[in-house]
Amino acid sequence: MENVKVLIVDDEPNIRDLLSTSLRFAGFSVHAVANGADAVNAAEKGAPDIILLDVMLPDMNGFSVTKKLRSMGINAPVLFLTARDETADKVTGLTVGGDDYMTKPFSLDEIVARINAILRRTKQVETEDSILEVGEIKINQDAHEVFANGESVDLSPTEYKLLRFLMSNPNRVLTKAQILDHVWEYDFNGEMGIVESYVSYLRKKLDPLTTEPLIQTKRGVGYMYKSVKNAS
Amino acid sequence: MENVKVLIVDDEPNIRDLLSTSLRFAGFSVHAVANGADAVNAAEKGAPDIILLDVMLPDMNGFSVTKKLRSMGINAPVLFLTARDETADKVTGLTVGGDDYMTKPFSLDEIVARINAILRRTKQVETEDSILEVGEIKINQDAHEVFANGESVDLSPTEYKLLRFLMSNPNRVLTKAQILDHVWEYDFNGEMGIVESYVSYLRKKLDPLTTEPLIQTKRGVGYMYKSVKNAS
DNA sequence: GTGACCATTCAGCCAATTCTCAGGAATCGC
DNA sequence: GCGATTCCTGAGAATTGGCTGAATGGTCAC
Repeated sequence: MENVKVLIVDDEPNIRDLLSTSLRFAGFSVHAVANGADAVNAAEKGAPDIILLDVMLPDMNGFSVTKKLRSMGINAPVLFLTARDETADKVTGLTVGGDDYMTKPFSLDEIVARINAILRRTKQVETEDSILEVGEIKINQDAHEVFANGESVDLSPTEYKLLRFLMSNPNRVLTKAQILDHVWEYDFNGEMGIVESYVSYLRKKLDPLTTEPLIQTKRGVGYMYKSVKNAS
Repeated sequence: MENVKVLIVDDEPNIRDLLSTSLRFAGFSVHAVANGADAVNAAEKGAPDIILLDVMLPDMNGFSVTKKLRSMGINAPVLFLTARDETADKVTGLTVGGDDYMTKPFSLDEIVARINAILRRTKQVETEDSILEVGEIKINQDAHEVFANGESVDLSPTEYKLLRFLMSNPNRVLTKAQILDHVWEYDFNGEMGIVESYVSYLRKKLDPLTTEPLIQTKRGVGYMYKSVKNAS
């Protein structure tokens, strides 16, 4: 997944910065613009592999932008960003082709996962596998299924996202703040105690099925998903 | 079904884009034009395997276009696109040989199914099988018949399309938005609750005939058609 | 026109999930 | 050892998501 180019289109500077830094850190090559006209220009010159497109833009809406892009022969898949309450009647037509959509507010881990899922489906570039296996745990990201030593484990959406984040950073201590920032929606306003709660939920479900505890507590620092092999 | 060439002829840019991206994603090689004259040119040069032809075009109607094509020795089957209210006789005269017609608005899953059916009938290229069998359910797409462990099941048109879409994406979670976009007509403007209703209908008809529930609910994500084998 | 489907919406119900909190357990520095 | 800090976990309240039966209106065949 080397050198995947992402074009971000959003008029809110906060979101733009958040996405830019986060995706750049995730290894993507990022270019960000604030409106539809710039998006069309940037897409023409930059040949992005995927486009993150806010549906509500100051100059034109997301659909006009995609229409324009398609008519120019630019077929990069689009991940639409929409506000939670506009989904009702605006959803139609959004997931055509390899496209997908996410509601704001989203979580950073989730958006990286979605981008990888789309790239995987459209196969335009080399990307990560749908199966994420570290140590005794295996996640099938297409099916949203989790297995511990072959046994199927039932996780709630948040439990699933937390485990995926931990597993994609094995043998590295993650602070509760980092976890909160990546797994929870960016406008989450609660306490970090919730991370403790969810780690506890995960342990209760996973530890009975594994030979040793998987999530280690680094007191005063954070949590770490331990796996013997595969440090990469 | 490698490298099947589809020529799309429609003067509405929306429809053209929708079909282009959708069919391209479905694995077809697509070329789209806006009027009859261009269609004749493109067909001559591109040698398409099938032509999607809007009956009402600005310069000439679909009938003239096909006549012209046939006189030039181009015998690719035609799938006519007509508005719902155009009379049936007008259309029936058009469909000779392997041709067929669909009324607008259509659903994306349906049009892919029709294209495959036509290619299957005309046998000009390698294409998908008429029988779709996943797990305990078997669908005969030519006859629109559904069997659960050999027992015949009676489904309404929408139930049938929903099941076919789920079965053609086994072991992958599909969001309600994706289902809506593929199974329902492209101008559908209702709520996603209708997907829940139809999943409920399907389960009521299918579950009594199978050893285990086939359509799994992934709470907060979507639905998944489960089949034991093929975990990859 | 009438009756049989069929598509669609809706509301009430139930269950899963999220989140907070507080008491108790573990760990650390001294 | 012992107090202070950090973490764990069970309980509970509020919310959300999903299921289903019933109601509505449309279409089609006869």
